[in-house]
Amino acid sequence: MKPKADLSVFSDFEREVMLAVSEIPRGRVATYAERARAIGREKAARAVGNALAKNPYPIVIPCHRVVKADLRLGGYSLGADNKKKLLEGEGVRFIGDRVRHGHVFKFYRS
DNA sequence: GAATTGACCAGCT
DNA sequence: AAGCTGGCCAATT
Repeated sequence: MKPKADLSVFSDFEREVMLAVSEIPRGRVATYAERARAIGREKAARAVGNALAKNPYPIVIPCHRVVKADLRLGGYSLGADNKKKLLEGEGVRFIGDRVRHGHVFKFYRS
């Protein structure tokens, strides 16, 4: 079975980030800070963003589903406009430049 | 090994 | 409400 993505190029931290991000279901979004908590790195929100900035598989690993704590978009390697379209394409709605709260995902690993 | 860099954040004003 | 500030953290230089 061929893996969906070759994770060997990542550091341990980066790999954790990619995996945590892969858990966000279609049509929902999580924040950088919340994903940081999800991997046990409460204060590493910024580092999470940096890791995602290097994501070589922007669709396979759905980093477009990660937004800022205030629910504004945040960055995207392929352009913030594109990020918004991808999200709208999966049903995520916006109120002004913010994602509707109903779409925020929370998940804590046991 | 220090300094720099960034897709961040909370708390202030 | 919008902008600053200082803090944080991992990768890179």
